[in-house]
Amino acid sequence: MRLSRSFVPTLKETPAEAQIASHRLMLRAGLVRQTAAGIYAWLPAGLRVLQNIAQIVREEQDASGAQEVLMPTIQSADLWRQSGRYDGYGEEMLRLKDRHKRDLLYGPTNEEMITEIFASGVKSYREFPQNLYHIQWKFRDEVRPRFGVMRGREFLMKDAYSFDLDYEGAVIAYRKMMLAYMRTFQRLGLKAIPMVADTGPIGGDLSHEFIVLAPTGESQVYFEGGFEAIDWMKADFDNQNPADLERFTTLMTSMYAATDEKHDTAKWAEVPESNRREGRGIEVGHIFYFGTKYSEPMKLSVIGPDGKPIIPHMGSYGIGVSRLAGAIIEASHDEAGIIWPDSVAPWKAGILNLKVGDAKCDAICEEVYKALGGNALYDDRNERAGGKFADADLMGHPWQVIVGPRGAANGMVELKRRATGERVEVSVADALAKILG
RNA sequence: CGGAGCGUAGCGCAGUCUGGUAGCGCACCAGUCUGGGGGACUGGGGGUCGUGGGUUCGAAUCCCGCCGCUCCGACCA
Repeated sequence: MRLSRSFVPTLKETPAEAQIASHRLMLRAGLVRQTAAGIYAWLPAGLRVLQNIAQIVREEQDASGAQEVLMPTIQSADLWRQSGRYDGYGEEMLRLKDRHKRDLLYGPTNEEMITEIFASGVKSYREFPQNLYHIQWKFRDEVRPRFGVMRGREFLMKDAYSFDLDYEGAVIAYRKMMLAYMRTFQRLGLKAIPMVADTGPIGGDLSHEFIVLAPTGESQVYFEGGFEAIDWMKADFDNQNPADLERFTTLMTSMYAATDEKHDTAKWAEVPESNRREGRGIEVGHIFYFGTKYSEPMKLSVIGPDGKPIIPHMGSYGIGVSRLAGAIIEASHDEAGIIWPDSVAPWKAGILNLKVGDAKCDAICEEVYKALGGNALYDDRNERAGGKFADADLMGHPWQVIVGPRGAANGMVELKRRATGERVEVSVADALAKILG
């Protein structure tokens, strides 16, 4: 995109309502605008980020064998009355009435709905296991929304729901999803640690929160260094192989990890000192097994091989997609602005034309822009160099192609890596190779 | 939901206490000089001071109601 013709309204000053770094930077970099308390509009740059995050989540869900669907945001109250949650959910649920005075709600989650949909279509025990997910907007009427998109009322979430014939099957589904999460967060450029969460009435250890490490995180976390050492994209775990999943789980559960509420100082003391890590964390995902909590009341059952009905065991698996946009910034920014990981950046590169109107600068910028296409945001505004540098740093492009009259005269550009600040003078071809490679 | 605060130009703010022709910085528009980390100068445009009522000769300012937003606490992807 050409910045001169783009709606990317950057701000030099911070709006008064933004308190934390990610909120400030999202407003300043022109990613989002608040339209009501805890409700945000996503502008072109922000939408690209959101879509990049969602796409990575989608790819890893698909790779784990889950199938994408799309359920509505509006649900009927009757559905929730069947599970008994309509009255229990409380003020967090946004309740609506249609013109016929029928009770509706804006979905805060989709267990009831997916269970009913699955029940209406599944015919045989032979169709199991299955896992269905969608990436959809949710609404929870938080008493006190804050931290920008990190804790909005409306938020984009990936939620997956697994269906298995028995507990053993559900455990495999759970482990698959945990592995998918480790890969997902790594691809998003994050260090994420699974931590045992509240076990609930059905028990077991089948509930984990995924905490992303960020200096400004809400809670204190303690974990072993081993979590950081693993490259999940290379790690040899086949998600279709139960033995691999077992090995994976053993590895995960062998290492200590806890948030401050659950911190066990005795167990912590057993961790070798050199291996202890502490930090701040933001919850970005939650997975849990809940057995037949919904399948039973929603009347999901299939006939088993022995002719007897089976009530499937379920689990659900959430990732806060819109929250991640904020969390990534919390984990990756500096005084000047955002430092996007390559995988989620709205544009891989910013092209900075330091002297618009200079024939050589213009020609080189056009050449680079043509080669990078949609991967680049071309700052072709007739602005001063300083403003372009500041905006590029603020917007956080992983690469900056800086084209000024000095280098352009010799056909050279400067290539700056946002994350390290490193700048090198290179030919156009070399710059393109670096960015696209 | 308890406690606190704020609402004045696109953004950041002053003016409110003590009523008297609505201001500053940045941004924006035009022009000149500039031109590698938010430059200088000149000239402009932009406000029913959140909203409704009341007091007053006169209200951004005082009084009452309402709405919105933010912060702290209890709660959450």
